[in-house]
Amino acid sequence: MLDLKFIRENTEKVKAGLQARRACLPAGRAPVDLSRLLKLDTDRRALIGKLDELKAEKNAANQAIGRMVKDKLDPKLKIASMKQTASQIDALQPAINKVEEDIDRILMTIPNIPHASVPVGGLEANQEISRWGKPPTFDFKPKTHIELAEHLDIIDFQRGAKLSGSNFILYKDLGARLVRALVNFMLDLHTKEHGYREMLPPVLVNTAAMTGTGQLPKMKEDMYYLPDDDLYLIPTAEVPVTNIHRDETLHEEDLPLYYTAYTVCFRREAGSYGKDTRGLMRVHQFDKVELVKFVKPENSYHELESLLTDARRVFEILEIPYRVILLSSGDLSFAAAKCYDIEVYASGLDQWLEASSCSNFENFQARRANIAYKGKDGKRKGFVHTLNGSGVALPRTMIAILENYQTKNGDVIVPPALRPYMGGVEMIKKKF
RNA sequence: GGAGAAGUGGCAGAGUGGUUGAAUGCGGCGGUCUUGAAAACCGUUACCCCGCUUGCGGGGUCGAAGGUUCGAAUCCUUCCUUCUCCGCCA
Repeated sequence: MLDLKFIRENTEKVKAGLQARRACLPAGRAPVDLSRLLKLDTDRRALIGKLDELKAEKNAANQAIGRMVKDKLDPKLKIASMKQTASQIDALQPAINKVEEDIDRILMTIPNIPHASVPVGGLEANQEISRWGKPPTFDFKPKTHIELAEHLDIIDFQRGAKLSGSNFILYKDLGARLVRALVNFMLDLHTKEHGYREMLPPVLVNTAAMTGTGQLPKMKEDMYYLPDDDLYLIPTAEVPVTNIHRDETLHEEDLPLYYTAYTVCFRREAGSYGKDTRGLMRVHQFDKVELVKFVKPENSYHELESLLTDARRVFEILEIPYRVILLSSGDLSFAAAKCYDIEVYASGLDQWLEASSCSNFENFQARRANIAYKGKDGKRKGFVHTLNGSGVALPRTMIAILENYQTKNGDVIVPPALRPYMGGVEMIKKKF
C-alpha cells in the first residue's frame, strides 16, 4: 500500500503512475478516486485535531480527580464536567472511525506505482531485454509436451481430471520423478550457490497473510478458500514466505535476507478458458520454487538484478533457451514497481512461455505487512523492500524440457544436470 | 475435541480501578576512568498519529476486538497464541 502522506505530497506523481497502469482513467470515472481520498484525508486530520483536544481536556481532568481522591477531597463537580467531555468524545468517535475505514479501504485497492525505468504502455510496450541459448533444430516435426507425455505415459491428463477436474495433473513414473528432480535441483542450486535459506512454509494461510502481500482484497476470486477455517490455499510461496516477517522489525545488520521455498501452488484461474489451457500450460495446482528477499531500500534495484540472475541460471544449467522481458506499466501486477518475466522457448508449441516473474515491490508489501528494520543504534529506519521471483515454476519448465529434448521416436533426453537427481536415468523412453 | 494456567518494553519481570508509557534487573547506546580492555560509576534507551517544526506540545498503543466506568495494563465478553494434563490421530 502507498503512504497516505506520500500521496498527499506527490499527488501528480501518483496520478501519473496510476494512469500509466491504467488503473486511473484520464478523465471521468476513475477506478481509483484520488480526489475523494484526499478529501477524506483532510477531513480526518480536522476531526483528529478536535478529538485530541477533547482527550487532552479529559486527561487533565482525570489526573485532577486522581489527585483529589488521594487528598481525600470530593471530586463530584470535576466528575460531572468530565462526564460531559467524555460524551462529546463518544459523539465524535464514530465519524473518525468511518473516515479512517474509508481511507483504508481506498488505500488497499491502490496498486503500486511503476518505477521510472518501467516502459509506459500496455502489452505492446513490453521490452525484450536479452536472450540466451538457441532454440533446438529438428529434422522432424517436434511434438507438443501433451503428445510426448501421453506417448511416454508419464502424465495422465484424463485421470487427473477424473480425480479433481480439468487442468489437474497426475504425473506418473519418470514424470513424477522429473518433478521431484527439478525441485531438488533448484533448491540445491539456490541454497548452495546463491546463498538462500530453505523454508518449507504452510500452504494454507490466513486473511492477514493474503492481505500483507497484496492478493487480498483484489484477487479474492482467483484463490481457493476454505470457509470453515477461514483459510486460503496459497497461489505462490511468496505469500507465506514474505509474511514470515509480518509485524516484525528486522535488524539492519541481518539484511539482506534471502529465502527460497518449494511449495505446491493453487490457482482457480477463473475465467481463463481457451486454447492456452491445454496440457500443462495453465493448471490449478502446480509446483514452484520461489525466491524471496528482504533488503534495504537503497539496494533493492541492485537486488532485483541479482534475483533475476539467480532465476536465469536455472535455465542456463538446464540448457533451456529463454528471453527476458521487462514488463510495461500496464502489464505490472498489483503490488510490483518493476518486474522482469523470463520466458522459455518450447519447440513443440513453438511458443515462448512465461516461467518466472521477478519483481521489486519496494515498500508496498512491507507497508501492508508491517515489516520494518532498525539500525545498530536501535533506531527504526523505515520499511524494508521486498522482492520475489520464481526460481522457477515447474509446469512450463517441464514443457520446455519435454519439447526441446525430444528425439525422433518420441523419447526425451534427461538434461545432464538433472541426471544425478533422476537416479542416473539419461533417457525417458516408452515403457511398453 | 475436553480441562486448567498464562500472554506487559530487545529479554526477564513488577504492577489488580485514579498524576503508569509503565518499578526493578539484564541487554543496547553515549560518557567518566584506562595505554587499551574489563570492572565500577553517571546518563540514556519503544512505536504510531496530529500540529507548529532541527526541538517541542497534544493524542494513541500493556496478545486482538468489543463492553462496563467520570477514569481500565488492572473488571466483563468473544477471539487468537503459548504451556500443562486427558482424548483422538498420519
